[in-house]
Amino acid sequence: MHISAKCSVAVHCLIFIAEYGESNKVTSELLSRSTGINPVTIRNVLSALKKDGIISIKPGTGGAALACPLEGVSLYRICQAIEPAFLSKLFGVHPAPSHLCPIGQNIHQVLDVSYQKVTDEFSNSLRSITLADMIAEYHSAAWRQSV
Amino acid sequence: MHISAKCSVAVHCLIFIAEYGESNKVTSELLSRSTGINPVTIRNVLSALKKDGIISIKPGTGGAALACPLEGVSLYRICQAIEPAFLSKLFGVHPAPSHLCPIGQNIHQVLDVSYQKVTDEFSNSLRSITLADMIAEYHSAAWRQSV
DNA sequence: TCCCCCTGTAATATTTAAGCTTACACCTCT
DNA sequence: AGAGGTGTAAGCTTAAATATTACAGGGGGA
Repeated sequence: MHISAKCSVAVHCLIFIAEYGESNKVTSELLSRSTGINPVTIRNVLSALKKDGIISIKPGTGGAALACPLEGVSLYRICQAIEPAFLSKLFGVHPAPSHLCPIGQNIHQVLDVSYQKVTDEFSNSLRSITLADMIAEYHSAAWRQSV
Repeated sequence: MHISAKCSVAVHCLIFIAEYGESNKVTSELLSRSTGINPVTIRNVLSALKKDGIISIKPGTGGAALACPLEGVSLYRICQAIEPAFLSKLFGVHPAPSHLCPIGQNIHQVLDVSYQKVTDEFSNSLRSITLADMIAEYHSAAWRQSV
């Protein structure tokens, strides 16, 4: 499995909004051009972020703004907002092992225990990275690029 | 994304081989019935495990056996054997951000830093779980089931 | 020795999920 | 009232995963 590219797009949009949201009206059309992703998908992403309270969108006239301190927005929260079931999709499991075989009867149980441990640690990793960190990294990347 | 169900199938097969491999000839056909996965996919999985030295397969006549102590086979090693690039597929990234936009120019760099940190920790989690652990869990699940 | 059972692997089809496109109702400010 | 946004549904396209079919080749028992 892999975690949908929409999460990367969401991060892109959030950095964009953080950088330009105050001075410009950030619309889905604009973000579409910056990300290379079509505007409907952008709207779906923004809509999910809005439902989670990460951003607000001005009704009618349009334009997105952060609704939350940067430190409060972790990668975990972003992934969760975009794709609520992302953790349970991390590991694929074969759906129909034989119920006649002792191993087939118990394999899901066995995998659940191991995968649960891994996904717990994974979600902690995601929680430890915030939008504030990523924006700091963006500034340092942009600076390195400029010299 | 998500990690292919073939890894779960590989674990299933390995437990099967560990439990029954000494007393029976474990063929792809048998594993196919136990897992509910078609025999060609099973053969591809076993073939990958063999290339990694986790199991051996008797040429000609068939039958798989472990070729490695249980503690030496981590989830990480299994995933790696089945799907060498699994870590780099963990997070999807939008492929064509605008090179005209400062954020588009740097977003891949920014995401790489964060995602690298998370995937490193993720792979450590996978390394910490071995086939020995999972077989122990299988025995306790099978025992709970039987009482 | 010959035949049967098994593996290895290629080619093709099927299925499923992700993302794209089009379309349109609705909101708000001018 | 109209211009410019958002919200969201329906159907299409594409890409990835898995299944199916097919067949060459190895080894051991009859």
